[in-house]
Amino acid sequence: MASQAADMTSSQRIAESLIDDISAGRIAPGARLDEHGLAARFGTSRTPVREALARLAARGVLRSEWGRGVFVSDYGKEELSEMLEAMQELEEICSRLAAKRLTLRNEAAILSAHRTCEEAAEAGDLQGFLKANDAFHHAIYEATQNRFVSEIASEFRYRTGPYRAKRFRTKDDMLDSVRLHGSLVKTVLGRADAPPAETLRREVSQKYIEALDWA
Amino acid sequence: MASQAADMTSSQRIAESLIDDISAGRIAPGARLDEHGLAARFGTSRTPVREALARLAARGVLRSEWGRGVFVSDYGKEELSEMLEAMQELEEICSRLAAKRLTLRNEAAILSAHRTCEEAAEAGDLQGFLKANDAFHHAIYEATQNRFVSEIASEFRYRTGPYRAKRFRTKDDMLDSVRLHGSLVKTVLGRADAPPAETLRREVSQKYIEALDWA
DNA sequence: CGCTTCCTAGTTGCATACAACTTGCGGCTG
DNA sequence: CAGCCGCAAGTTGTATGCAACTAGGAAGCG
Repeated sequence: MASQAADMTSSQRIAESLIDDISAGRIAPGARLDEHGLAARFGTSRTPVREALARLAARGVLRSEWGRGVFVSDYGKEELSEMLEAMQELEEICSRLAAKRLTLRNEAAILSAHRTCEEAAEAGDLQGFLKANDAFHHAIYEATQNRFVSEIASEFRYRTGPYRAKRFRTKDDMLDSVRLHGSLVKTVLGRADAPPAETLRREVSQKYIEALDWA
Repeated sequence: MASQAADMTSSQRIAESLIDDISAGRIAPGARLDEHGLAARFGTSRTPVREALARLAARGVLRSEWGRGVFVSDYGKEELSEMLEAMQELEEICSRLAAKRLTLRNEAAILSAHRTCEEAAEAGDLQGFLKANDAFHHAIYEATQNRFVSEIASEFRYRTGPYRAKRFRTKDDMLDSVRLHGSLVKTVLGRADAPPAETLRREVSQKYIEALDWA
């Protein structure tokens, strides 16, 4: 996910690494990020760490309280509900635009990711599934041929990451998701001009609302 | 626009000030931001300046090139077109959600901003118009009752700011915008459940596409 | 015994100093 | 005279040190 180019600045490396850890749920929402510890962990001084934290805070992934430190953004049930709504709207835009402008390359990428997702789900491989799941959605985002829409949707995916990560526990959860992906694929690849995500929206909504229970 | 609370950290003050200047067009797209100069201007050292720049770069307002400095994001015709599309989609979402959940308080805020906008336009007061224009749209964003949707739309407003700022030159431009606002107000305040922004989309689209000529 | 107050440890926020990189120009060479 | 090499100035990126603020707890007082 994070392309670790060699000529990257330290703060960028740190930011990428942190956002990976956070969106994958390895750092829990609400956790405090210690600058000293991070500096030690990445083998740098506090300065690039602080820049990385500032970056992530600006993107909404972290929330900084003056003199107390920075914390991984944690959301209550209400906020999660709003996030969900926003994400639904974004996904609907993406699927609509993708259906309109899909290229063969996009189609291949989507199908490939879908298949990988399916295999990982059937194998019960959670890590592989999450990775493929992200790849699948990003493939759809890219198919919009609109870098800003894609960017926004990706951003939101990062922010909702820690909560989605908890959602997939059993094999059935993953298979459910794959089924959803299936209908999404059919809609997008069908290149339908009519509002496609109507049914999808309800399904997704229902699933995610249920997933809010643990919040 | 930028609430200059006294207990703000320096980097936050700097970031706010910069984003104000940029979105208002006082700092042109493509311009390079010199850390020394900014530090001198704000009476601080380079450290908080760098943090502020990192924040804005993460939000997409600035673009930093390694070893060369940070620049105000400038977009070509193609990118502007994509940005426009994204903004249309966002505005449509906002107007739909706002129409669904509008409170009396929101309604008052929207109408008030609309009136201020109208007055400024008729008086030919460009600065006042831009300010009221922002207030108007933000009032609609807030009416969505969804802080994330509102946040995203606001972010995009900042990023498109420098380009919109150039768009309003004559009194007629402002009056056109006010007319558009009028139809938007009617739609939103009508609390229509049906997709409201269909006509609006075409109008806005047309206007903005024309505005892309100078790019 | 409970509340207030002060102190101390530990954190963040900022300033300064240094290192690494980019770039433009001047001189050298073919 | 054209092209390349190297150097120097100026920039960004990083490290370190200091100041300001926030907890948390212990001591003192009512």
